[in-house]
Amino acid sequence: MTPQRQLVLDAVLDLEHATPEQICAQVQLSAPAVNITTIYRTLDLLERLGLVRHNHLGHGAPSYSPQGHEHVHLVCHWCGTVAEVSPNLLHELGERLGRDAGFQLDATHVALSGTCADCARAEGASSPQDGS
Amino acid sequence: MTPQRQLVLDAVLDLEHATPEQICAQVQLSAPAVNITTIYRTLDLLERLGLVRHNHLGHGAPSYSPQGHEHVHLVCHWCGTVAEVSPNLLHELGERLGRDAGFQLDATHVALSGTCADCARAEGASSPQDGS
DNA sequence: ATAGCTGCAAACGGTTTGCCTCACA
DNA sequence: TGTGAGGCAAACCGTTTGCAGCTAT
Repeated sequence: MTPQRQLVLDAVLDLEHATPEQICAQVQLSAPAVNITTIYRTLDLLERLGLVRHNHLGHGAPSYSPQGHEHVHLVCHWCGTVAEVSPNLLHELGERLGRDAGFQLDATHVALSGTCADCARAEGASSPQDGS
Repeated sequence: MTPQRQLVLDAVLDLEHATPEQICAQVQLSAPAVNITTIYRTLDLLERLGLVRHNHLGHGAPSYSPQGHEHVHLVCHWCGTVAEVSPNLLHELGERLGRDAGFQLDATHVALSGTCADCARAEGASSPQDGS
């Protein structure tokens, strides 16, 4: 565990849900010379060690979070806002997919896409902000 | 509706679930000069017209399919295989998210991530093929 | 004349690669 | 003294942008 690695881990624990770029910025506050390459390599390592997890909130860069802080994300593809709900909302679905398709669902890894309450209200008016 | 646009639409209808690159290749079989830029612009147009839809099967490029051929995708983040299940498996979840969070789920837009039956069997042996 | 579609090339964001150097066991 | 961690620059993939030329009104 080198200083850089510790800094990356600290940043992930600290920020919760940060992209590699954001983590890099955070690390560079205390160690400006650290390169983004190192961030990527270290995140990969920490993930294999089971210390962090990443998930996809749609389009852009993935988001890294400490292992154990799991929730299901709901992203609105009109306004881009992200909501978090409990993974056990998907428990039943997981069971069902396991039974029917032999598929072990990882509910927290990818966000569910849809339309948030606000955008549903203003429905049809405009077009999505992000290509989703 | 220009010739290029017709060719792109034909390619989508033809291929079902193709990436922009694949669509480009298909179009170029009959019109080699067509540029990938035109593919992107046209797909965007066709999508706004409601003729095609795109969905995300994980990491890479999105996949375009004809409007109406909807299913929920299950991608295995070990071996990358994609299974398709009926959207009405998620119907109940959709209802629930609508009630609880005011969120209108678009179940077909993003694939669900997890482990397929084969990889679950060989579990823990190796590491994921794709970073998911 | 004018709108707008097309092609090309260049830029972009996010990520990975190769290589060379350094530190440390 | 050799293995591997880090930095840097360059390549990479997928996508978007700016611009100029063409075509069909």
